[in-house]
Amino acid sequence: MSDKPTLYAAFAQKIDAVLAALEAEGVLPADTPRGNVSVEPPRDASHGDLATNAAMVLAKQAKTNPRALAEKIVEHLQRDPLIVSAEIAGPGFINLKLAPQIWTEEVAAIAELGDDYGKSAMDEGRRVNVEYVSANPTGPMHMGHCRGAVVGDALASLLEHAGHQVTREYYVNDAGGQVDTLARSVHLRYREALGEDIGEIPEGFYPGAYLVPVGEAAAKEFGDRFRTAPEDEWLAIFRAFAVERMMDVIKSDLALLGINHDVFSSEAALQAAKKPEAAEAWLREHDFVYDGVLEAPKGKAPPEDWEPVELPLFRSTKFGDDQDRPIKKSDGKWTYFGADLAYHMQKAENADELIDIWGADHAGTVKRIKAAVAALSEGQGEPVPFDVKLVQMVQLLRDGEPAKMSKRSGNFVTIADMVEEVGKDVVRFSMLTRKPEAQMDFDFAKVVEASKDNPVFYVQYAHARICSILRKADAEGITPSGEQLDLLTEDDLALVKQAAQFPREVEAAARAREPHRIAFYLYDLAAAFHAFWNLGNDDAEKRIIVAQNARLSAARLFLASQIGQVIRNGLALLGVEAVEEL
RNA sequence: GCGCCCGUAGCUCAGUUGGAUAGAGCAUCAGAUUCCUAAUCUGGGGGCCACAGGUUCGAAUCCUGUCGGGCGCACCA
Repeated sequence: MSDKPTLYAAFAQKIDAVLAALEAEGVLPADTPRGNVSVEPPRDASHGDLATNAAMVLAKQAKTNPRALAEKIVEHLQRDPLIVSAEIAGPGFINLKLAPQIWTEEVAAIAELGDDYGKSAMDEGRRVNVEYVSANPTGPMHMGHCRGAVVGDALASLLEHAGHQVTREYYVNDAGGQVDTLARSVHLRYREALGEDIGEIPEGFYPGAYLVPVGEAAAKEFGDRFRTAPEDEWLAIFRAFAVERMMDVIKSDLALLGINHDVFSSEAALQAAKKPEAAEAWLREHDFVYDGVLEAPKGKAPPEDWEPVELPLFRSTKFGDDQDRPIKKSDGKWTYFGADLAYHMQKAENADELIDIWGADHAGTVKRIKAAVAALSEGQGEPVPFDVKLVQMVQLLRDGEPAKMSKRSGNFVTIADMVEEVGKDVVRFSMLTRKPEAQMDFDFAKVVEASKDNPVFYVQYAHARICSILRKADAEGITPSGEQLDLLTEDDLALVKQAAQFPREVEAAARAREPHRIAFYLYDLAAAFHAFWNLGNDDAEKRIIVAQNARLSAARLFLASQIGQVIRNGLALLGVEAVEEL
């Protein structure tokens, strides 16, 4: 972990200091707000290494025009020996070119920090709980779960890189009616395993073949004790048994994707500990919960069996929801929401911030849970920041035709199938090369076919090439060395500039909670490296290993090895392997 | 009807939170391997950033409206 600000942050501070000096000189009024001032690498590298909009943003307050103010700023900046040139361009941008020394120092910094290069102390020690996947424990993981799983996992890693202390959590919904269905389905398979002919799986049971081994395991565990017993004797036992087995399946599916949660929280355990009761009592006391009658559903025709019933309702309308929401059902059991708000309270006890990753099909419930967390956490001291990241649906296709993914039909593409077919790295990278809030199509056949063209290989190839050149150098007895980095040329340093953006990208991506930015950054870095590599095809002087020039070769090998380090760090963040050969 | 998300090249998508001439990949056309891995590189063609207003030095990005697509609108989970 580096305590040093990133290179870009360091220059932002310099510019801030210049603005402070201008205030002292009276060019700018005292206490001019500088929030809009940005210091960034320009889009077009030909504009220089850094650009700032300071003059344009502050001109009005300085009662002058942008270019005139820019001249004053430039005057100060030119005194800095690390700034080779400061030029005014366009409407008042100030473009800076930095001394080569800045970049060679950055190469050394990568070498020194190694695997920690790119990590930031931005949010040092802040505890954040990221809840993701949380698929119902009624079957194996399928592709519908995949996107949220990968995005959540990469986000967790990203926040770790930004200094957060991250808890990766999975909420096990083991208390609802679906689990009864699961238990009955397993009981059926259990009877089958004991030799009974169960025929077609009837309506209302999960038909998937993945329950066959669970039934067999149950037969082994219980013998024929529950074969003809009435349901109330075995239901609870089979629930627990089935959920445990399903969670084992889910955990091993997740492991195939390289995902390992720290905490699995059980809804049943939460209810057994009376957490929802405690939350309800507090909410009633503060008038967030009252007994009332729900309005009939609007818009579409109300369900035929609709009848008004008095239920305990949470006042989510106070927080912008359309309707107050029941926390208990008429049979006295907790609704999903009722238990979920207690669950979020439990999470908030050990975290400074909560993030949930949900599928877009749950978008309608975001307002109520946010409302509940706001009400509860505010009442109990510090309000805990809470964000729900919605991951849009993946439209599953088979050869262009929409494929159903329901567990009921038992016909779905599982994550295990997918990983076996194309590998973990392709699956993860595919999910991370688009922003999560846009829908995506996922055609199993197409992805399998196109997996060779997946951008993940492009990035891995760059890394493999670097490993290859280092092996070759080793065989020739040339050792990479950072002793004479001043030998590096303009082309070499251009590559460094690209690599030097990694820490900045990590911080920006973490701030925006957008892990996909790292995937795109790595692609760009790989592209820069491939282009750099090919320079050597036209001009032997531009190769990494230059014949008859051991010292330049040593410096370039050192550089290449640090580029490899950055690619490795980025891929590690995304949970993708950095292979040494392709 | 209401809420949330999306609309950028023929296709799949980026776009540094409001910056300079809107970028990649695929596809297409033309080139580069006696030479560190050609799973690579260089160049060409291809755009009303869905549409219309507004905000300001400056808009693909922010606001309003319209159109189009997706998801949701139980005491389910």
